[in-house]
Amino acid sequence: MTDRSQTPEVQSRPYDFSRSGACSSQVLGQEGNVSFQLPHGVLPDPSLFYSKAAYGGITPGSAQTFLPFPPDYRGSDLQAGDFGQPKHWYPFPAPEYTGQIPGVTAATQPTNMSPPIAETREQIRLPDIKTEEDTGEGYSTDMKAQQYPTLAPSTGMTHGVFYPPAWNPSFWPGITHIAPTGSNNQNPSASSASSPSMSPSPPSNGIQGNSFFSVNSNQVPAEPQAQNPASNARSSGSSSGGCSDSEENWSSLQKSFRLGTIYNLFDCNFFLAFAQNLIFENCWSIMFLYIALQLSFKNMCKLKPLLQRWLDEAETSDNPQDMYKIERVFVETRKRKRRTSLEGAVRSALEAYFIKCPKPNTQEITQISDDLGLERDVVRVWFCNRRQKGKRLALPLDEECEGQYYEQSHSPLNMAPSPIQSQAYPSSGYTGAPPPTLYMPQLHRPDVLKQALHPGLVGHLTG
DNA sequence: ATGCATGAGGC
DNA sequence: CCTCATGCATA
Repeated sequence: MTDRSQTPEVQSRPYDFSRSGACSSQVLGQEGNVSFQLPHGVLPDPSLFYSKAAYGGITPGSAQTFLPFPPDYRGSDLQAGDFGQPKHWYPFPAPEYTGQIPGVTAATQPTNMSPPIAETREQIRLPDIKTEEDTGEGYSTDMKAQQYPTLAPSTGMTHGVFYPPAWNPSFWPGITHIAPTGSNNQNPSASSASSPSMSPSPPSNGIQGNSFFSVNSNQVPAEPQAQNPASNARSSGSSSGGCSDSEENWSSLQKSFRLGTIYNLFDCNFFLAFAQNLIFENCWSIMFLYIALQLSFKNMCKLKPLLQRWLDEAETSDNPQDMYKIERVFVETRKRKRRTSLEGAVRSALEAYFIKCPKPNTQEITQISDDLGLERDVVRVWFCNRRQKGKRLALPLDEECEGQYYEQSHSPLNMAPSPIQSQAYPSSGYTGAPPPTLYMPQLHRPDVLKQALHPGLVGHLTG
């Protein structure tokens, strides 16, 4: 699941925006370096989201390259509470919290703001970021100071209006009424001349409930402007075709609210699936996106039922204070990845692999994971734990046997026992059945490994 | 109790 | 990427 080498800890170091991959959101400007901080365990005043005075801006940050779902992902397959069984895990990177302004330069505006699409497994897994700590405390503990990128006024927020490769309403059934238009309006040239249908009306101060954005569930961006430079120009208020009210509002929105945060979010492809249409929905949606900034994809998955409930409640409420309901979401959030329960057959297969190769390399782990249909990290962790278990079991015997190590394998492909290297486990401490889960692996012998591995793996390894 | 997940520290 | 210690969900 997680690759520690790529998972800076939230608690120990700031999020390194610079490590993010190619990022379309580097058009973000530099202004507005006002940090946006959250006290531990305290949700921000909702007004901060909507009051320019209170919300001085968002610091720039680079975007990240993410693919939330595998190419064959089907939202309907992912049900609440169904995150445990072996399935590939596509982490969504939660922002780690930075105490400094990311060194992101204002780049030229790309003409195509399409989100980067991870095409390989490795790409998908690259942004493996945790928002978790293992203290047993709630998420609120993790809500440290966080800075947000700034969206330069010259860059239209429409940059963020991406059209997702796939919309899976079933993943968020409660927001299915916000049907994406991108799926049925993929042709920028076919876009209407009208401005985005949303007509934001930034409040002069503080909360105005859901009135910040015009609440109209059926209103969605009319075109994939992110891929249409012309519409970008228009939406930035520099259109030569005049400036309609909505355009003015649009421009005002851009200038008044540094939605670089959201913009940045859009580089997290996970949200492409729904955020583009949610974003102008209402303040709840904004809050929702804010939450997303705090969470990893996997946590989002875990949180889905809770967030869904929160959204449902929020939709029916006119009280901005209900935003604090999100607090409960954090409180109720479990922090750990749901434990993977390996089936007996899979476990046996892993054992067989382990017997022959207790320390598979990266390539072998990948192959094993493919063969068994497990996450690579699940396999990796399994081997780590298995080795740990072996040593743990060997330790008491070790004391008795004074280093008499003998190889002992219970693999059907086993070869005759033989004295082995120092990494072996003692066998003289026990002699009979049942066979202990204590193996004396022959380490790193290609010929032995090949015997145990799946033919495909053998070919892979020998090829 | 077992075993998967996580984090620290190291190479 | 590893080991090691430990957390913690689950059978």
